[in-house]
Amino acid sequence: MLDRKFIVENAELVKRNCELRGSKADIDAFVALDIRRREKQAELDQFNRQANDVSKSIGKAKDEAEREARKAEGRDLREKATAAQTALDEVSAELDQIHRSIPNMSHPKAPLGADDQANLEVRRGKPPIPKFAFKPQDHVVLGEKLDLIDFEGGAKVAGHGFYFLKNEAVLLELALQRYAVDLLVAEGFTPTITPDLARNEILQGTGYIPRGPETQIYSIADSDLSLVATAEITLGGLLADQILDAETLPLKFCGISHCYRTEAGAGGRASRGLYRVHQFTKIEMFAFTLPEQSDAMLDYFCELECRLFDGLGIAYRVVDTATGDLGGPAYRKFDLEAWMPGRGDGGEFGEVTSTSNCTDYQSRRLGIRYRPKNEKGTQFVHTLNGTAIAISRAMIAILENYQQADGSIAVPEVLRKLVGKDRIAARG
RNA sequence: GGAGAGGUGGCUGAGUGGUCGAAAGCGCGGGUUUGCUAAACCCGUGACCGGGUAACUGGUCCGCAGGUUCGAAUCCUGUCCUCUCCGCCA
Repeated sequence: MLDRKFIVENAELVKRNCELRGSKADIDAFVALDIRRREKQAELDQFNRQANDVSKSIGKAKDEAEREARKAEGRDLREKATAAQTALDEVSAELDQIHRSIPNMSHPKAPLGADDQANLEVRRGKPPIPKFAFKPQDHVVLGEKLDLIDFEGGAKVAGHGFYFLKNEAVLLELALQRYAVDLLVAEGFTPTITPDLARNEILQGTGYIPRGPETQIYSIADSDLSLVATAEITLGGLLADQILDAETLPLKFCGISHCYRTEAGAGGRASRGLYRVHQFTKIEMFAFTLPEQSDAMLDYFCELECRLFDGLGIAYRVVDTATGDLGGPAYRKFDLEAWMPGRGDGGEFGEVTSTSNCTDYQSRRLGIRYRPKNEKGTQFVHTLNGTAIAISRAMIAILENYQQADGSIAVPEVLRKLVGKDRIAARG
């Protein structure tokens, strides 16, 4: 959420930002409601003060008759206060509904545009796009031939969009986890394995909508829990309602979790195989920072993602996400898109990581603040999240980029020790 | 699943109807003392929503939601959460 005062005082700015983001939030209505809210608040305060004064005066009443008269007066004032409170609650609820729908402000350098067409390529990774002396297969074919991924089994057990990883694919997943966590621990991140479920309140705090027709979230029946779509949710929630010491910031966590997504409405093309699935494992980076640290932290997260994919030897490009494609909480977002030789016709880039600076948008709702040094009061921290490795998509990139003419798949250098072998042999 | 205990400020923790936004300690900020640091001592120090240029000032908040009362951290009901013990279980 944006700061209420900021919205009111910068209504035009916020309105323009909503347009850039394709948000229909009604800022004019918000401003008008905020004035009403303040009026109702003043009214309520007035009644409460009068009622309190009456209560305090009762001890000094000189006889029973006066006591009773005062009591009646007090009762009357409390009733009025209750009515004012009800009116205030109604206005607040209306205000809150608009408030939630207002997206974060956008970084001045974020590309302007309505959708991903306007995303801007800002950099290429070190590894070159590989050339094949044969026609490269896509990971679905490779996974089946080498008995690495069982989509049929997944469908039988849990439905379309689920899968079994088998044989070396399992070792690959574990190796990728370890590879990412090793780097992050060396970089000072606190490693965690987070819950795969979270309270809906926490989902909402991080900007996810647990229920509703377009939700991406699986919710657990008869409870207020949902399966998490990313460890961003659990890591953001970890420090909810806390006031932190400024000196302890920035705090960097990495979280391993499974990620569950309903992918409601997601269409068939370009989402074959492991690309768009209902469950996958992800190593996520998360940081809580001082406001002045968050821009640099975003660059740092992006750089770490680049190092991970440079290390894997997979070609990629870095994309600066356009305003219309940012999603609610993000102030700025960089995606890494890895080269996937089996994708489309002759290979395509496909998104493998995403890192966002959410500034104070999440922390305001989650109540994560810090006490500035030499200043009164508290301020909201900034939160950032970034994918270190999303296993399923990294797996696609590895299988497709490292396939060999003889049908085997080479294991990327950095993973060989962790996998325990140099190549995944062709079968049959 | 069964039984019990508890949720109070940045933290620990007192408080069972008005004088309580709340003792005390810790932490934090300022000061005195002091080669430096530390210690000691003194003073200050909750959050949120308003009003005022400001000094200052009104209101709300003791898990949450209701109820009783002129008045609730305190009494009543419901609810959520946490902890301990027992059972079950990887």
